[in-house]
Formats: sequence, C-alpha cells, structure tokens
Amino acid sequence: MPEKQEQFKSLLKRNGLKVTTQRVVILEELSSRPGRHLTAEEIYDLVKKKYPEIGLATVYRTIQLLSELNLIDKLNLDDGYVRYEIGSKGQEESCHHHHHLICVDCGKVYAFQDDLLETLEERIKQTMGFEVVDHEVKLYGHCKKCLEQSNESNS
Amino acid sequence: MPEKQEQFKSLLKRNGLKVTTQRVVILEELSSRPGRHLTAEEIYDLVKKKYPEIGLATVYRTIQLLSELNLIDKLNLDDGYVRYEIGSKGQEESCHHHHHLICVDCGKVYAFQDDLLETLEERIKQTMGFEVVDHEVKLYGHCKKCLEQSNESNS
DNA sequence: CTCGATGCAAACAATTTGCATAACA
DNA sequence: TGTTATGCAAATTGTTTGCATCGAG
Repeated sequence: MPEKQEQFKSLLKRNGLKVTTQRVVILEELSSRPGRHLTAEEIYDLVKKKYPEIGLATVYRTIQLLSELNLIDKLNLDDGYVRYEIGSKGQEESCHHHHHLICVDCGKVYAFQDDLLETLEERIKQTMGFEVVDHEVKLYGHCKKCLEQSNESNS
Repeated sequence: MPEKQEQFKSLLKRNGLKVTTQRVVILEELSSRPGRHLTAEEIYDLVKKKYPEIGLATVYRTIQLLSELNLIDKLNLDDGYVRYEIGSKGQEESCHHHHHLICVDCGKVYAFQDDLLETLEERIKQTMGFEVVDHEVKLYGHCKKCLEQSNESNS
C-alpha cells in the first residue's frame, strides 16, 4: 500500500519533521497493528525485518517524537515497559480516542470508546473550574472469556 | 498521635506482616500527607529524618508490599517516577477511591471522586461482558488557577 | 530460637545521550 | 551544502536482588 506510505510522508512533513525511511517504517509497523500495544523493543524487532540497519536509539527517539505530536498514543501497563499504539491522528480512519480494559487474569487489553466521560468532564469544569483536554482511563477487571472459564470450573 | 501508631501496627498484623519500626514510620509519613504523591526517594528522605538507619531498598520493598495489600495507592505521572499516596484502607477516614486531575501547566495534581464511573462500568458489563474491579483515571488539563492567569495576561 | 526483615552494595534493565557519520531538504 | 537524523556504545537512573546480619514473634 504505497498510498499509505505517501500519507505518512506528508504526515511527517506537515509536522515539520524530515522524512526518513526509519520514521516511515516505524509508522507503517505501528499502523498495520492497530490496537496492539508495542514496546520500544518490539517495534525495534519489527522494524529490523524491513530495515535491518536501524538502531534501538532511533526507535526511542522516533517514538518520543511521534508521541509528542500525538501521532501515536502512549500506554503504561505498569509492567516495566512503556507501550505505544497508532493514534487517531496517525490513522486516516477516525478511530476516536479510546480507553482500555485490562484483564487481570489473562492480561489481554480491550479498547472501548465512551462519551460518558464527556459528561464527567463537563461536571468537573462546572464544580472545580478545571478544563480537561486529555484523559487516560484504565479499567482493570475480568474479561468475558476469563469469567466464563472460571464459571465452568466452579460448576 | 500514638493511637495512629497502634492503628498501623494492627493494620500490619492483620495483613500478616511483621511489625517493624521502618514499616510503621513509612506508614506514618505517608498518612500524614494525604493527597501528596511521593516517590520512593522522597519517602526515603522523609523517613530518614525519623529513622536514619533505614535503607532505600527497604523503602522499595515496603512500598511494594503495602501497594499489593492496597494500603497505599500507586500513581504513575509518566515523569519517570512511580508515586505513592495513602489509600482508603490505610486511613481510618473513609476517603473513597479517587481519581486525578493533572494540570499540564503547573503540574499540580488534584483529586476528585466520582460515581459517574459506576454507570460506565455497568454499561461495559452489559455490552462487553467485562467485569471491572478497579480503575485508574487520569484527566489532563488546565486547572482553575492557571486558566485565570492565562486570562489575565490575554486581556 | 527461627524465620522473616533489613542494610549495603552490586546487579539490572529500560531509556537517554555524546559523538562521528550519513542523508534529507 | 548545511543542518538534522542516525548508529553505536557508553552513560544514566529508577528499581531489584544477593547475602550476611538483625530482630520480631
């Protein structure tokens, strides 16, 4: 999909960044895995397959840059790694900013979108005078599959 | 307040932990600063004033222990430090589980409680079969004070 | 007494940085 | 051609761990 490559190139240019193969490949790898939450090391390994000369430091530097521009989203699952996924601005599809459901049993991460948060933010603005511009919501619990499995073993 | 000390001691015992001066002092320091979000290093410095022999490793070990028992709450502001504050179980007052408003201008962290989240969690249970048991909500934005200051300079 | 808890220092691991080289604009 | 980005390796730093000692139960 060369048209996607062109998109990334103009995306970089639009944000005042130089277009390099490394940056385009990193964006490609992330964007071809929406919903996956990849660590720097994982991105490094993926990119190396397409561009073996890349260094880990470049991955870190690029990730940080893209994150500051909100082209990719940062996610911290408190497992010692910072993870990244393609964000709404880095994707043509309007995949809205979403939140995460983290299963404490199997570790799987689910995404969900919600508009209820807007009501909450409105209320906060009213009561505390605090104007919310971004949010990070992590809900921990038991996913459907794990709930079913534990029900089976209990019956 | 020696009655608070007694409380911490029984709190530790109740959770199957040995009562040591180090652990009690760490709990004291945290509980005398509700709403403050302290790093391990900061806790270490505070505790050293009352108990200079303590080692940083003990602080880390104790913090981890108390965090697993939910006596203290972990907070990650993505500034490279993991922070801790006394939790509802570690305090006699019923200070409900709360969420954080983080001002992107001055860095100040405000707390708020909300019940709207329960509606959200109910909805998630219905639509996705995911049962939420814990949550971490961080809202980033501009606090009242910083909003007022930027308004003044604009007028 | 016995096992868990501590202090110290060394080990770890994710991330950052300095610097010479390469390559986009 | 000049500045920005890269690769490599070394440095940094929050956190963990091994081990001998100490102290709560």
